[in-house]
Amino acid sequence: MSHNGKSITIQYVARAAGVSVSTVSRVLNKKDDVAPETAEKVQSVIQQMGYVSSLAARGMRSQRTNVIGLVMPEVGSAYCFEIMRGVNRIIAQIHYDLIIYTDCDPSRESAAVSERAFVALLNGGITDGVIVVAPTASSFASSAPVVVVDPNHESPELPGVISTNYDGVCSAMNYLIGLGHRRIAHITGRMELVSSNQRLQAYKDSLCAAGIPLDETLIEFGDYRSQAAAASARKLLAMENRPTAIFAASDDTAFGVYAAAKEAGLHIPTDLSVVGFDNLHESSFIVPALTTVDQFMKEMGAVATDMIVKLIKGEPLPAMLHVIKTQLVIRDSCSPIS
Amino acid sequence: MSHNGKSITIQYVARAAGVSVSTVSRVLNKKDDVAPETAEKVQSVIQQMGYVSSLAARGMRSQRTNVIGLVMPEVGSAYCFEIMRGVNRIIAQIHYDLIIYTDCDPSRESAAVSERAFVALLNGGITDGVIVVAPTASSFASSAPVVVVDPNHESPELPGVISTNYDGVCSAMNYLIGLGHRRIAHITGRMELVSSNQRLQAYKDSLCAAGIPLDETLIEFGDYRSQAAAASARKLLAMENRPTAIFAASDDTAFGVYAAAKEAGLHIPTDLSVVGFDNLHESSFIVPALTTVDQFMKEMGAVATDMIVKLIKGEPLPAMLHVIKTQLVIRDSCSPIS
DNA sequence: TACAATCCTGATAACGTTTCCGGTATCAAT
DNA sequence: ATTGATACCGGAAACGTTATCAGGATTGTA
Repeated sequence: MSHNGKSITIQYVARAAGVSVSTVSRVLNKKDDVAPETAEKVQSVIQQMGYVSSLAARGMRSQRTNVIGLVMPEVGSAYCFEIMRGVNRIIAQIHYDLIIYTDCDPSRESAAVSERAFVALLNGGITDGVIVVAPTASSFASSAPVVVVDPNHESPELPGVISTNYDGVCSAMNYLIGLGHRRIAHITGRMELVSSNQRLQAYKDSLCAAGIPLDETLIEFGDYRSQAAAASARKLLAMENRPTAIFAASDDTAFGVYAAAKEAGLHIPTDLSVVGFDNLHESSFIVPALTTVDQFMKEMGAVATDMIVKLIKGEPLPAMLHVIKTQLVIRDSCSPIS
Repeated sequence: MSHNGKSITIQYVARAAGVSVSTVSRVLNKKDDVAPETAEKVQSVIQQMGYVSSLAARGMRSQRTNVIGLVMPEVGSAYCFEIMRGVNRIIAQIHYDLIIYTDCDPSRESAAVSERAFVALLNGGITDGVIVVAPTASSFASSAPVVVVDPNHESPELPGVISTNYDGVCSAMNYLIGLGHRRIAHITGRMELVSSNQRLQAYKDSLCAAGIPLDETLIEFGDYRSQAAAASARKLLAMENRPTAIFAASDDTAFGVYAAAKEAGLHIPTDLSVVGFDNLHESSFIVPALTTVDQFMKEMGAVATDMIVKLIKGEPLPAMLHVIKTQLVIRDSCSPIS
């Protein structure tokens, strides 16, 4: 019900059960050197009193909390939630708990805030390990292991998981080029991340391989989010020689393009072809359904969780960087050039 | 960089700065009875060593951690993320941190798991207070204050925040009825929540007030999510005398209806009108843009945060239940009956 | 000069756990 | 009957903080 101020401790349980705190602790941690009937009695008292051990105290004493932390750049992005899901799935299987820490916003000048959040989690003694998604910081001192999903461009040496961005983009670009498109624009992601760099590079290389000269004015720099993407798309679509296709660095970016196209009275895919990257859940719902590159974020989250658990247990990692294959998903947002 | 096993404690700092741990603690907590030059020296040592105090230890000793917890039923729902944002905005202003705890899934039989998560947060001594969104449990023993967003149907007495579900639905229903619809179906949300009950009741009352007889076969019970909603919508649209409009209990539910309509080859809004509830971000993006009831989730999150902070500080609440006004947002998903 | 007041600081005791160590009791074997 | 092994349990230290208390300078005042 309401809160009653004082929480019950292991001492109360011990007293009520007529045993020592040590024994209660043993029962809690399922050590086997305790008599069955004693264990049963203690258990029943625990049940009855509704006792739960203090995570703070446990974390302080034994260096294990069985909690892993997840740090995400932004609260609103579906990309993060897909990863969350993957993490959660593994977490639920093994006997861990999950704490999610979200910075307010990477675009704000909250570097101090986000740094504070990072370090609090890392050194706060509250998590056994931390998974960081698309970090703004390139490095951070830590007393606990860290795994990065989509590493920072400047710190590729941290253990992490990433998708085959380059190959994925190439397949998407080749698809567009195969449809006859030659003026293909690109709206990038956050350029401090490896993923954005790889995608941009693949975009350029694909054009080059097809013998299409690079037009720098067709490249807009974004932040993976729809709002900025819409602004970029507006600029691109207002060009007198506007592109016939846009490769968006993420599905969210593509959604921004959708919005801008709608404003401009352009119909997708007849007037404009759009390709995204991520394959978010809603990308199949939106009309027209988005052609995109699936990067299996749920799996990325799951793999990152496996890695962090291995690190926590002190087991060796098979590889510092786990690479996950991408796959082009063709839907309704592209049409051949007429 | 990588983790180095041993974390630096307040003792190291004290030794390095040539002062006692008490003094370091005083500097950390910004007590003012410390000499300026001493404080400065300690600060510099802290900076240099990269020391951060252990949340676990601090939480154990002083009963304040300056962390508030957010418990959400599900990781994938955009509804939750809107609330998150509202919470985050306030959190960032006041000097608190946020920990988000997500149950795996309310649909799984993980009552034990979710209960564990609840209580761990509540009694774990790690948070000063907890905001619970759309709880599956109707009550929970706690040593810390709790605020509920969208309370459980069986425990409306907990401090919480809710929107004017009834009025919101009435305005939506009257809009549909005004367009000439008479066969209006309803796909409900999770019926253990107050919101779903209020919405269902408003649906029934609106029909009654308009003199439209209630057809129970037009009511499908859902869980606020798109997948179940799609199944429900399939059933409804397969009826020989199918409804001309569907009032979905949430925007996610409406998205499920969109998917089912597409499968059935029905065009929205010409063949079927759809109204949602929530006004999610993507509801304005989706085609056709969804007519829905805005329940200002960001504000709900913000208000809940204000409430929990008041409770933590021991200040009185102006009201146990804070009610937030809803508003009908008319877009492109409804058309008059022909 | 003596005494009080002020300002700063250091010891030390908690907070609620887990872990280590040692100590009974039981029981079988010598 | 003594020993050794085994099974179980309790006492106490430790984890890293903060809060309380008291003490040592320094200054002000009579």
